[in-house]
Amino acid sequence: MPRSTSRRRTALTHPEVEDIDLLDVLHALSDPTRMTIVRTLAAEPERACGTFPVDVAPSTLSHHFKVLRESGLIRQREEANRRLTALRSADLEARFPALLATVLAAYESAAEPVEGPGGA
Amino acid sequence: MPRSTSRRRTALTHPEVEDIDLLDVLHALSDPTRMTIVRTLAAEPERACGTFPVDVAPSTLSHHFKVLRESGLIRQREEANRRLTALRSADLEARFPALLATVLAAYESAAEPVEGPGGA
DNA sequence: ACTCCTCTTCGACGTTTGTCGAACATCGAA
DNA sequence: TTCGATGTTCGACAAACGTCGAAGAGGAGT
Repeated sequence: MPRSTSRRRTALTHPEVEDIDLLDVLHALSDPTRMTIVRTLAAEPERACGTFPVDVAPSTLSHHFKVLRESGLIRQREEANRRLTALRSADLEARFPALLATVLAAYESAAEPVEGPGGA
Repeated sequence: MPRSTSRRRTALTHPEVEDIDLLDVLHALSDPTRMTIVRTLAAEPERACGTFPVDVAPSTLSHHFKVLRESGLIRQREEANRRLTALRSADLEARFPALLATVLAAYESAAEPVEGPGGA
């Protein structure tokens, strides 16, 4: 039964730059958890799945990574038993010039500086 | 239950510029029909609801306008028995500089030049 | 008054989405 | 080999979404 799967299970499919769809990207970015992932990635070159400052179950996180990967926003590679994730900045830039930077800047500028819980 | 609604039924609520949420905007833009509406609006200053080049039922269209309006992307005003819709370009620009233009440019550059119905 | 025309609201329906827990696969280390 | 750590896949589920048709509200024109 064992198929000679060298990789893990499925083979980490990423869309070609030319196949990245704008609406898919916008949709991927419209979720808070995924936006956090992307923002985090924008600040660091690469990061393991479990190290993101999000508060969801591992399975949920895995789901979000899949959405981001299939939208073309991130690239993931396997290293040991870890999955390293990186933003496809260059690809995004090639496909949709300035888009990512503009969206990220918009998010940062619009975010309230910091409002503690219970903020009256 | 006679409500003294002067306007039509509900009073066309639009979020304040400061209340426009980036994720809401991105989500609103991630639907093909709504993107078409926004693109159309980007080319014309104002337009009646029924005159958009989209192919959905009136009720569906109405729903999309509501989503766009509540996200802050469009503004609607009543004129006679028509509802005129306009892009909130200036407001968007103030809230999220360059965002709208970048997204629109991304769409146009990525879209196939023009494919008539029945493509080929 | 009566009739169009324009657009909205109200269910309804099927699909997609975000979420979780349980089970499993893989690698590295003991 | 046996663990432990890391992530994924598989249901399941409720909520949200996109879509429609029917019904209704308001103005304009006859």
